[in-house]
Amino acid sequence: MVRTPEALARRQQRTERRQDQVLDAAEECFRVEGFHRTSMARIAAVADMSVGHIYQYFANKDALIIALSERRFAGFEALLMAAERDAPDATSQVDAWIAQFAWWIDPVRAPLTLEIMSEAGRNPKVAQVVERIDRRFREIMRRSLLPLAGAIPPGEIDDRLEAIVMLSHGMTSRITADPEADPDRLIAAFRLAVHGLLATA
Amino acid sequence: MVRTPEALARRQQRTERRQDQVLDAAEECFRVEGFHRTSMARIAAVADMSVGHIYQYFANKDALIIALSERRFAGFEALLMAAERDAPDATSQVDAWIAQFAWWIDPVRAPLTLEIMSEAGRNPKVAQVVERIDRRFREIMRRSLLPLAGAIPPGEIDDRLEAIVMLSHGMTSRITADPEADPDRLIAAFRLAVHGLLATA
DNA sequence: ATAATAAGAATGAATAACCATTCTTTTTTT
DNA sequence: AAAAAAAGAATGGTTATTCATTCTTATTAT
Repeated sequence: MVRTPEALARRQQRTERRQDQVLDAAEECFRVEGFHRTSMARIAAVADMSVGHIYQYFANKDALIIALSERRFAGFEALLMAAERDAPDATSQVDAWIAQFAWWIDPVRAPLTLEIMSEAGRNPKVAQVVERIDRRFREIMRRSLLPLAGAIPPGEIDDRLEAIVMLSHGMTSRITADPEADPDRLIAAFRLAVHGLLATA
Repeated sequence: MVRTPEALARRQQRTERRQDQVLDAAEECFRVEGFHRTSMARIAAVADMSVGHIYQYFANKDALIIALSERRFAGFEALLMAAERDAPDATSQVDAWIAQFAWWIDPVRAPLTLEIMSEAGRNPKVAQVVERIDRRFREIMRRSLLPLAGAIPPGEIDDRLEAIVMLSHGMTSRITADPEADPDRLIAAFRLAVHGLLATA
């Protein structure tokens, strides 16, 4: 049917809109119920479309999980790169970088992140997505964080970066499992630890 | 029926054996499949007993999840307290304490721990179990770790302990989600960060 | 000591709801 | 009118939980 380029573009746009509509609904459901207690029927209801129609845009439930994992980490990466780009001066750059993690540990977002991590333990495809963002995370840290740090013994660099990665994952866990946890206090503890890890030994 | 104390004791023992049998099977299943993809039928098969019989010892699947969460954290707590008790001298005590975390991040154990954390985000009963061990963890740190630390500004103590908690959760996440992660390297990073957090500012 | 009795332990089939996915039909767009 | 989009009923399983039943063990009566 499609002949004109405009029609094709319009069609593509609609497809993307529909995909986002499904992903938004799935995100909401997964956040509340987790991957494996959420039914396709529930997602369809929240997305306000029919069950079968979801399969027009995603091959199966697993594909939905993968796509959502990718979208989550893409958001995180974009944030870190934005922080890298427009920090006003070198001294406040580390704190600007740290402040970005408010997005990361948003109590509305964190449960799904943790669910992704847990799922990665048994779903190799999800593990691959996690592995990729992990690599990117380290790259960004090396490029934009290490130059701001004190003199670190070369043999310790990997361990210090690993500790920062651990801290960022730990925040997700804490904010999800402990409803009392205050995001600002977690960021404060994170800041303290990161500054320690970036200082000369 | 039961009158004699011996018979009663024997019965109790059998009950406990059976409960452990179920919990062991459930732990194995949950580890591989997660809470909500594991069926009671599967647990029964692994435990080598009938489906219906499980319900003699646990009210439902949820009770199984709770019991397992408790058992996991009880193991962790026992370990920390053992380390506290029989460390040879003060200087090596911190490292002895850190070394205990090898149990905690055992790749066979970590996935279930992470699953528990994730489940805590939506199951209030599990959240309560997590909250309790979290409190105990901090108590133990205050009692056995802080006396070994350098002079820490009083206002920073909470943040530093929080950072250690975050690190320990982060290790679980890392070891679960990243199949390449080396437990020894994670412990090394953990040690480096903890020593930094316990040193005088 | 042995048989009869009672009670707990264990089974596995029955139930009823729910699940992911596919297929057919209807509606909307071009 | 043709094609794509959307709907929702149909399919074939799987699920947690219950229940009627049988097997084992312990106590009592003989």
